[in-house]
Amino acid sequence: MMEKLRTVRGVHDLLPDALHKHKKVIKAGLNVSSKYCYSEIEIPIFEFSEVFKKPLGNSSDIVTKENYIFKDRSDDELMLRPEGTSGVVRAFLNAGLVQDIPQRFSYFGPMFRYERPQKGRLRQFKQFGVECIGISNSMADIEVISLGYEFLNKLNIIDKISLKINSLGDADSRLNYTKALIDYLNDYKSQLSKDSLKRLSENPLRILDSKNSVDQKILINAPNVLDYLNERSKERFENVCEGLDILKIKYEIDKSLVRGLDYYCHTAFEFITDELGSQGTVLAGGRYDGLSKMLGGVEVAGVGWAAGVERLALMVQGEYINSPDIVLMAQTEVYNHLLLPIMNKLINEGFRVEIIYTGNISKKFKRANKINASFVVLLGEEEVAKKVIKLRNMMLGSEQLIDLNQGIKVIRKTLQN
RNA sequence: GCGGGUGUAGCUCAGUUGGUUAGAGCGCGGGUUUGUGGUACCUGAGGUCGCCGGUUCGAAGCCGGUCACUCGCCCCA
Repeated sequence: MMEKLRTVRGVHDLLPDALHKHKKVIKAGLNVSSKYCYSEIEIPIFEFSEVFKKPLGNSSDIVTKENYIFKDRSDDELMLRPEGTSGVVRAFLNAGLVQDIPQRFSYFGPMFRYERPQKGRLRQFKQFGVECIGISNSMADIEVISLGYEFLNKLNIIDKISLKINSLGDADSRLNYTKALIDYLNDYKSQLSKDSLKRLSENPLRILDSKNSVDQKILINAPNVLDYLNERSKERFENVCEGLDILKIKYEIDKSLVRGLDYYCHTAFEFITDELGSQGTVLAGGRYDGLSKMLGGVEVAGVGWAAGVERLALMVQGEYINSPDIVLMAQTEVYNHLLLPIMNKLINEGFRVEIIYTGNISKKFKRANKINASFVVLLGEEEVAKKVIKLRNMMLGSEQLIDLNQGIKVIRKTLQN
């Protein structure tokens, strides 16, 4: 392979087969979310970097080391979007929709993160997501999780996926808990992993999902987030769980589930599979009531999630088939141009048509067979003279000389069965 | 960002202890039976053996570096 002719690391071409699966995932998402009355929106692929920096938190990996930040010709600092929520909320604020809540949005498109590529982890990847903005009631959390569940269900993969859920509580609860956690962990400072030690001062909650075995041992007796929820937060979380029970959606409360991004509060959840190696999270989200304010807007409640399109596509079955209903061929090249008006007529009748221009008759039939054509229309000396076509049914191997209009009827009738 | 594995034609792989013009199957192109296909036959194209450098009379095979993919960590979707 020519070394210079390649895509950049972690960025892949999508050939028909893979693209087909991606579309299948996105279609299912749009389909289900539109039934929940979520409206599709599209927002820019890049924004002023502040749009992401503020809400995601300056200590988050996404902002510190995984960003694609660059300056354009007018010296504005821009960032390729690493996720969708911040942009959606920004768009919501810009459009003045605070005056018209609730708003329910769905979106999909490429996101960018400078990470080390792996299976199911790319530098340019697609997310499909939904956001329910303007409802602080816990019902919205349930609605959104239910939507995610139905989405995965439509993709026929829900039985390979489990749901984990947790609550971080409101700002008060979060603060109290963080204090307690720091107090506890301070006694183990000498044993904590390097990463965790760093987080102790920057973002203590993130220590909870450390996979370091020593950290995990220390964490066994650490204070539990759920014990530090104040009445309001606790009741809220119970409501969410109850709602899931009523929907018969199975879940597991995971006290170590902490979303990595600063803007989350209250409900956090993840749909996880063990089929994708270490990239098991397939759909994740939570509540982000503080986000709007971080962006400089008024306080607006919100919940949502995002799903990894290529991760889901890896789990989805189905090959891409695009075989023609009818293949057109001429006995010799001189008749090739006579095939074009026939093609136009046939595609206007709604058929999928391909013309085979080269090769001898035998080769042409081989090709027609290979691409799985249902019918062949053959034009030769005799047909042209008699102003008919030869129509061959490739499934049966039968053929007849027939007027084109009559032939169309035959084809239609056959394909309907 | 850290650690392990892999890298030969479009695909799946072979390539003996380093030795002349690097192979197979499948796939692809053209053709054979003078208007017909899942079979057959002939024939062709396609590889600077990921890339760069080193050792050697000589390297696809050894050494170093680099890139990409992959697995685990990290992070997340």
